[in-house]
Amino acid sequence: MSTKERILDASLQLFNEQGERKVTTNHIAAHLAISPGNLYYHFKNKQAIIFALFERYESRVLDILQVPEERALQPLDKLRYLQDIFTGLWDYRFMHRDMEHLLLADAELHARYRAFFRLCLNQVQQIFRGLNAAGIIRISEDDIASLALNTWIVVTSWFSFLRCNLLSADVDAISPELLRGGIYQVFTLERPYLTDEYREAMNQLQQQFVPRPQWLETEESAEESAEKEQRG
Amino acid sequence: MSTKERILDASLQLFNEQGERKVTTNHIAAHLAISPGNLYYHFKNKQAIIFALFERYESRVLDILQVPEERALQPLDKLRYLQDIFTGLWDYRFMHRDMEHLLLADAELHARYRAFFRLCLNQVQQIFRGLNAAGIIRISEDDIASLALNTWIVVTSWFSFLRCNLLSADVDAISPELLRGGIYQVFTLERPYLTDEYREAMNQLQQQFVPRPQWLETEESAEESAEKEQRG
DNA sequence: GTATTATTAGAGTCATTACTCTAAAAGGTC
DNA sequence: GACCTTTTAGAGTAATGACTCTAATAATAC
Repeated sequence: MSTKERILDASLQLFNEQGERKVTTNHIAAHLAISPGNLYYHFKNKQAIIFALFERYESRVLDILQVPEERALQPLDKLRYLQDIFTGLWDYRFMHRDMEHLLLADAELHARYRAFFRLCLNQVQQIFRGLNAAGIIRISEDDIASLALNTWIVVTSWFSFLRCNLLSADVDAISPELLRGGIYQVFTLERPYLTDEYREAMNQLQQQFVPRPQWLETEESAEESAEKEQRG
Repeated sequence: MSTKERILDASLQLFNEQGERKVTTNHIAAHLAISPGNLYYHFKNKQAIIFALFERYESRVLDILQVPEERALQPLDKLRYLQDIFTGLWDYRFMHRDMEHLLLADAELHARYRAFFRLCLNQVQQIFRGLNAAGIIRISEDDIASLALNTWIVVTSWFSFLRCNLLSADVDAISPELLRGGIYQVFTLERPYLTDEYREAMNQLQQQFVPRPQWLETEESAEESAEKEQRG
């Protein structure tokens, strides 16, 4: 693997684990046992590393959000979209964490992100139109716009929400397991629009993602439920 | 006004305008034409300033979220809740911007915030129960929990969303005017649960907040619509 | 082998920023 | 006015972190 790629991989890992703000270029170099000079030979600055990671993230997300043209959407498509998107979000979870600061520091990235957002919103709306056409939900065009935006906000804010509200202040407390609650929340957003025909089926899908709401636990209740799990 | 209060006010103003990350304690002192030493005489460190501002924010929000016990909720209560909360969010908009970092840097604040969040979530659920009891919405207990959480996420993420997706990278582009879109989005979250009896009335309320979706404009369309407004 | 280019090391720089320290001024009390 | 406490000034410190510079080494071409 080329040094350039190794730098990107290491940066992604460290950014995800500790947040972009806390990871210095010197840390990245030390982690790879290369010199700072070497790192700056491959990337002109820290922003360039972030930009390259964004490009990876962007293409991954846009791939996921494709709508099949040759066939109607099915309930399981919905599930796949959610799982893939949240997994992508997990793999690049540093991104939406410091997004505001990243964009403020890099006008080019900001423009790119805005375009990316508009594309995503369009695709999400297309998915809802697809679900509507397939008779899975029944929703007006106006509501589609609002619902797509609410979906975007909940999805992109999910990990921020967790990091702020989980019991432990430990960053490592965030795990892929916690994706489930996010998926559950997005299911809820659309639930009111389900048609009678599909309501049962979709609700059953959603049931797989009922979270143990760790953000509601107090210090004491957390200990209790941990004990219960040990006993059970 | 005491120096302590002046420091808090100036900090709030600068944090809101530029973000906590960019405002140094030296900036705050310079803004007030006092010495750094003076600032540190009143607050032991930067975190202490932030903590004090959080206490202001917290009591303001908890005041707003009270549910009247002596009477049933009315459609206009809903409106008031949203307007007051979003105004509070505006006045302390730096808070949810760098929340993750603030909490990571201050374990005491983190614990306090978690408790605050749980209180808020409870109050929001109480409000939904009130609207349910008043026959304005029809919703199950399970859905109340999910809806309250989605509402929390959309509300607290609204300004982050705007800052990331507005056309201009200029921070000052954010204005109280942009609250409207957030209020509209939250109305949408509950719309599916409205009873036949109140649907019309609530939809009319929501109509006051239809935003011009500036986050969808491209560079060109922004110019066009600006021209239109000038002509009109 | 030699010339050229691509890659790497690592010491060092420069700006930033949270915070400290000492001493002076202001305010209050008797 | 003397004494004490509170408040303020402002120079200074120590750590940090993004980035630079020079020279050495590896790779490639001919």
